[in-house]
Amino acid sequence: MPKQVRVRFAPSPTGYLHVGGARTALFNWLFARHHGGKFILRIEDTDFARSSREMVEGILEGLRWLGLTWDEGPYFQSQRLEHYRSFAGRLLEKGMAYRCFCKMDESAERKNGYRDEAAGDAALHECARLNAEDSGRRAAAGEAFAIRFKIPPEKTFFRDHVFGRIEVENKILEDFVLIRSDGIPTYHLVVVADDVDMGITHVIRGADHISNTPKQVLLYRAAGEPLPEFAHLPLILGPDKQRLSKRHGATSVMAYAQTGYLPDAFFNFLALLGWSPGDDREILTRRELTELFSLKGVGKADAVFGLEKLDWFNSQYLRNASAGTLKELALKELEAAGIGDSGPESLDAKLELLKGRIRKLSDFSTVFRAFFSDDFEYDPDACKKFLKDPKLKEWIPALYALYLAAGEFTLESAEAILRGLAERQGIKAGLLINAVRVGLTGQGVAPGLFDIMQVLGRQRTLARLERLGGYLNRTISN
RNA sequence: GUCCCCAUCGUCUAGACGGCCUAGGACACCGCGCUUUCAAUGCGGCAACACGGGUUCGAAUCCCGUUGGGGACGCCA
Repeated sequence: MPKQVRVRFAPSPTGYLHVGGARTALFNWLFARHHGGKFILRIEDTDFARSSREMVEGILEGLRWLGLTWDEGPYFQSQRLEHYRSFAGRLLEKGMAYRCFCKMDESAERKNGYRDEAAGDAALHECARLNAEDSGRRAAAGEAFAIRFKIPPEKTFFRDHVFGRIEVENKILEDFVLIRSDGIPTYHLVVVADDVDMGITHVIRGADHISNTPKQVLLYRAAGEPLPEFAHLPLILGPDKQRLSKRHGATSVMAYAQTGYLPDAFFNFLALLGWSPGDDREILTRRELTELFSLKGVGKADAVFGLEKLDWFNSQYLRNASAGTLKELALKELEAAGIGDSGPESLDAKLELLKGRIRKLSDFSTVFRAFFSDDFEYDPDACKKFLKDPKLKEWIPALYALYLAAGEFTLESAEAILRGLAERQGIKAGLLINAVRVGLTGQGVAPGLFDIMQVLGRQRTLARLERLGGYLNRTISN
C-alpha cells in the first residue's frame, strides 16, 4: 500500500481534446488527487503523419481550462524512440519477437485472408518460422523489416476495476507489430514501455482499450514486469447512442468553453458521467469530488452526453458565482461578442438583475443583449404576444410624454406613473408593462420591468420607448 | 465475419449481503401556487428494472438463453 499512486493521461495529438478524453483525464486526475498520487501527462505522438504541435497545444489548453493540472510531463514519445527500440530489441533477443520482412501491402492482404479462414493456425505469421540465422543475415544485408511480437499459446486474462475479470484466447490475437519497418514503434509497445518506465500503477482509460489490453498484458509478461492495475471507463455516446462524434455537435472541450460554460460546471457534469458518489448529491465541488472519488463508483454502461443537464449545472454555477467572477466572465463574453461600450457604469446592477436567469455566458450577448447594447432586435414571438393591441399606438407615446415630463425617474415613480396611466385608461397595468418590456429588452422574458428601467437609465428608457412607438406605428394599421 | 463488453424512467443515475423497492434522486417534460412576462422558487404529476427461462419461501439484484447496443480486430493511437 505504501506505493504511491501514479496515473497518466496519454492523448495522441491527432485532434483536439474531446469530451471523452477530457472525462478520462478527469477521472485520472480525481484518482490521483484522491490518493495523493501523481497525475502524469504523456503525449503519444508516434504517428508523425497525423500528430501536430497545434493539437498538443489544443489539448493542453483544454486541460488547463478544466483545471486538470498535471504533476509530470508532458512527456513526448517522439523523443523517447531509443527506449522503445531497446525494449523491442530485448524481446527479439529472447525470441519473444521476430523480424518480419513482409512488405506492408503484403501483410494487408494476408490480413484479409485471416478473416475468411476462421482464425486458427492461419494466424501464425510465416515470418515467425524464419530461423534466427536467416533472419539476422537478411537484416544485416539491409533488408527492411518490422518487428512483430510472437503471441504465445493459451489464454490471457486480467482484472479490471470496473469490468472484473476479462479473458481471451490468445489465438484470436495476432502477432502484432512492435517496430514498424521505418523504425518507429507502434502503440502497444510505447504504451507498455512507458507505463513501465514511468512507474504507472493504475491504467485508467476508455473502454475502447479493453480489447487491446490482453496484448499489452502479454508484453508486460514478456518483459518480466508486474502488471499495473486496470480500470476501463465506459464510453460516452451521443444522444442517438452512437459513438460521440461531430455529428452530435461540439465534441471539443474548448467549444464548450467558448459557448460560455463554466469550467467548474463542466467539470462537475463530466465527473458524474459514468461515476456516482453513491448517494443523491450532484452539485459537488472539486474538493468534494476528490474526496468521494473511487473506482468503485464507476458504472459499466456507456453514458449519453446530454446537454440539458449540462445547461442546468451551468446555471447552478452561474447563480452561485461571486459578483466578481461573474463580472469578469460577462465582460469577456461581451467583448468577444463585440459589445463593449454601452454604459458599463451600471454593470454591477445589471448583473445582479440577470444573475438568476442566465444559463450560459453567451446569454449575455444574445437574449440579454439589450442590457448592454442599443443594437438589438425585437423577438418575433414576444411581439406577437405583447404588441398586438392597437391602442398601444397611443398609450406608448402617452407614457413617453409622462416620463419626459416627470421630475424624477426612480423605481417608485416610474412604476406609479405607468400604473396611473393604466388606471386612467381603464386597462390592466400588465398590458403596458409587457409591451414596454419588449420595447426595452426586445424580449418577452426579462427581470422586473422597473428594475430594468433603473438599470438602463432615463435616457435609454425614453429612447427605446420612442423606438417602440415608431415600431407600433409601422406595424399596427387602423 | 470473429472476439470482448454492456443492458433500471426520454437522459444522468441510486439500488453493497437477493427481502427495507407497490424501485429513490436529478435533468427534461406537464399541472398548480406566486407574479408584470419569463426565470427562480414551492407543491404535485408523468415516466424504467429489454425479453424468456431457471435457482429461491422471496430477484431489478444470482445463473442460462434471446434480443438490442457498444467496442476491438492496422507497419493508427
